[in-house]
Amino acid sequence: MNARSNSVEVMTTASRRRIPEAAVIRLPLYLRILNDLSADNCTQISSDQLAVLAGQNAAKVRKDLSYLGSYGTRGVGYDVSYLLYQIQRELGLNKSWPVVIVGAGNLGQALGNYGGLSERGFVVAAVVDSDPSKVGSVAGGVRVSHVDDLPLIVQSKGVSIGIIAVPAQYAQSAADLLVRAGVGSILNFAPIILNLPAEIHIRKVDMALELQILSYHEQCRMDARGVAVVSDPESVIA
Amino acid sequence: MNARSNSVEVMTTASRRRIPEAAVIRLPLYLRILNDLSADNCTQISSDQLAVLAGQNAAKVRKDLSYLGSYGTRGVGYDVSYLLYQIQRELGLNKSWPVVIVGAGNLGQALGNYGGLSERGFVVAAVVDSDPSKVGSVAGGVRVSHVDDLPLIVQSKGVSIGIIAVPAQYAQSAADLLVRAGVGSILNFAPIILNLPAEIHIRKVDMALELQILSYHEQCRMDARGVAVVSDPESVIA
DNA sequence: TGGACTTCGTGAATGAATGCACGAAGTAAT
DNA sequence: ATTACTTCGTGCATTCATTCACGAAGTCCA
Repeated sequence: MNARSNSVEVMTTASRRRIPEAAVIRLPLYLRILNDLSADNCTQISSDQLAVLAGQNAAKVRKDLSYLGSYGTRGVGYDVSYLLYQIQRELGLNKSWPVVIVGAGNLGQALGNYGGLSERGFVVAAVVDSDPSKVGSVAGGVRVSHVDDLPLIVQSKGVSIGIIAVPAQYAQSAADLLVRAGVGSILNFAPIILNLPAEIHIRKVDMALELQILSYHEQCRMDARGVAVVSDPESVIA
Repeated sequence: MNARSNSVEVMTTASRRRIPEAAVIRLPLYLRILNDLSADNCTQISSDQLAVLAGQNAAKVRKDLSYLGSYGTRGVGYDVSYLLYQIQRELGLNKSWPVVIVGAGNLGQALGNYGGLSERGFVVAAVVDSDPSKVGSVAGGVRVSHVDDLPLIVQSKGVSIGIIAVPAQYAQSAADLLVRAGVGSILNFAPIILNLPAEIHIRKVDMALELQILSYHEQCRMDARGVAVVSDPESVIA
């Protein structure tokens, strides 16, 4: 208890240390696992067990968690709900983040209706589209607004995260609109690289790209099985 | 031309060198950009230009491409269509990969209907579901089959990539079924860590997770703006 | 109380990825 | 042909990430 209070003290007085990006990416993963554990009334967990559940190495788990502070108890492990709280706090998930979805097509609607969002600290503040015929319909429990209202919505609701769910050819202008409206982070579902100011944080989701990565590995597997291929037409001709 | 033939010769005779995973992940990105360029009748591109389009550093682009062989021309750049061909070949995309989608719910149907798949070298061999009431309906131009037929489908159509689009609680058993049926790679949309043999390649897509990563960065931004927070309840009490 | 045991936290070693900087190899134009 | 210029390919240094390995700090039980 003493040690714990001490390190908390350090955390709040000293400015927040920067966490390596690789670790940041794993924190939501731990969070989800801890949530599940908590739902199962599990109160304690060791770095070893957590590592298994997360598909990681125990030392890595401990190091990742140590960036948050010293919240474990030697000889025992981590208190699930306390750790849960600390990770949530570090990720900024002790509040609910309003997000705005640009694009009310199939994808935009599916995202809006996805229940997992609200469970994980996000709320769809608005869905916007440029097509007037879509404005007024309902997606994700939210009436679709016109894209022209984006600045107003972002300002009034304090939105800082935007989700792009429009076809590739409109994605860049959607992104520009979001940035101009004042959004600081973007999650991009369109298969295109967005050109944005460096201070904007951006993550992308692209299924085709993921499949192509898998395709490479399957290809390697086939090559390894000795399926010799002469795959270059020029070398055949030559 | 001489040098080129030479390196191709080396490529096909020597066994394929292993490409670092970080580079593999970027190759599909270059591929997409080159495809767009090709559609715009652009025939040549320098590593510099490609780097800008991909949001990367030019040296990194050159190094990534060098893993495929020496396909550039000094003083000129890369031939778009030749490079396109080589990346496709390396990723195993000169053939079309049959994939099977497990889960015919909202997500499964959306994925099945997603046009980008066929354009990028994949074809939906089947959509399966365990719910008999869904069997027989059509998703993604494919009639939904019962999950019991999975082994048969995988074997007969030579499927090696499976996509999991079922709710989290069924994802592990869906994965087990896929593996038992003979699939070698899995793309997982369920928000859960799958426990699978090491030889199975797996990638995951999880929107909530991505948003939480962004949330962290927004949180940092707010902290940096000097919003001092006492966020630990115990330290307040103490 | 003390000794055996567990598990964290972290310094140090290893390994992977990135970016620089420069030689090599080409073009273009005089 | 020679010179000026462009751009690739890659060795090397650096930075970032992972893993090891061990001391510190706790529990548990006789």
